[in-house]
Formats: sequence, structure tokens, C-alpha cells
Amino acid sequence: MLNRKLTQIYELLLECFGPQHWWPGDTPFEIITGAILTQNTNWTNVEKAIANLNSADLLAPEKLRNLEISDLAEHIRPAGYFNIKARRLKNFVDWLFENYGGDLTRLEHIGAERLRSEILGIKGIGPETADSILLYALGREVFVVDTYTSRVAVRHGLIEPEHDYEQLQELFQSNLPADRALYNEYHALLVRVGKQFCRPAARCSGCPLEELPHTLEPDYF
DNA sequence: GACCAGGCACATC
DNA sequence: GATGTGCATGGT
Repeated sequence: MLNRKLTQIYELLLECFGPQHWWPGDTPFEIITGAILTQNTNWTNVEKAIANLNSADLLAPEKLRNLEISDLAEHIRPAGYFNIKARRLKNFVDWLFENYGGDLTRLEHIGAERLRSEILGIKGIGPETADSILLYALGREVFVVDTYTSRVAVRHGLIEPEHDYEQLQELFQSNLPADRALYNEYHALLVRVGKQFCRPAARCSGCPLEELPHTLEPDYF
């Protein structure tokens, strides 16, 4: 039974690593900013960029609204891809002002499905970034999938290697209770275990999931 | 110095 | 529709 297996994985990870206290960030807009800045980027670099924005008192939609892209790019430089991410962050802010007066609280009464497709329509916001925003900044019951989720799921035979994003997301959502706190912790734990044990050249020895059945060898990645 | 990181859009075939 | 490439900094 798949839900039993998913539950077992969750329990092993939680027992081994403990709560991960995600998302690191104080306000919804800071979380959204982090979600965009962390695209294909180490979180420590994102922290530097967010600290820069904080020091300049720019971490709010209305502060970014009239800031030049090039100025914004300089502040977020440590996060890498700074030109393209400045554009993406601005795209989100533009969308927020054009549709909701720049007010994140006005998103609260919108259905999750419609909100997801609206956010996905913003250029530079793909499925993982959109779902991170929905779950961690806006409190929606949406499971976030990322490269580590995929690696762990494939390695343990939960899904075939050729799966797409929506298929993997559906696997978790249809086999787990729609629980915001569970989705929050589960995704964070998958990132945690993936970083240490599911990377190229990483050894599986010591992984809390080491004894579970698996279908792919560690050197797959 | 090579390799990697909590993606995404776009070009080309 | 599948595959390849640009975007960029900072840690290991």
C-alpha cells in the first residue's frame, strides 16, 4: 500500500532528522522572495541576497514596485542569476499590483486551483516555485516537488524515472491526508535527506531510508 | 579548478 | 514532443 510506504518514509525521516522548521522566513513576502531566489541555487546564497534586501528596507511589494530592475539585481547579486531573478521578482510584484492592489491578503479568498494557475501564469514562476509559494507563504494544502523529491521517490521505486512534475505531486497528494503541516514537514525532510544522501557521489551509508526496498543503485544520479 | 545548488524559459531539431 | 542551453554566485 502506497500510503503506508509514504507514511513509513515520513516517520523514518522525522525520527532521524527532527522538525526542519520550514520555510525559513518571517513574512509571506519574504518567503515568496526566497522561493524565487532559490531556483537552482544554494540556500546560503539566497540568505545573503535577502539580508541585502532587508538592510535596504526593500522586502515588501510596495518597496519593489518602482525599483529599477538593475537596482534590484544589484541587491540580489549573491543569489546568482541575478538579472533574470530580478525580472522574475518584479513580474510577481507587477502581477500582485495589477490584480490585487499589491495586497497579499487579498489572495486568501481565492480557490487553490485558480490561484495556482494564476501564479503559474507569471513568467519565471514554474511549478515548484508556485507550489512553494502556495504552501509556505499562502498556507495552501499543496505538496511541493523538487529534484530531491524526485530522486528519493525514483530510488525507492515509488514512481518511474520518466515521471513529470504533476505525476509526482499527485502521488503524494492522493496518498496522504491533505494536511498543511504534514506537507510542510515532509517536503523539508525530503530536501534534508536528499542533500546528504541523494546526490552524485553521495554514499547511501547512514541514510535513514537505507533499509527500505529500492530499485535503483546510488550511482544513478 | 571542477562540480554542485530547494528552476525556468527559450531555441532548435 | 524531446533535447540542449543560458542564466551566475559562492561553498565544497
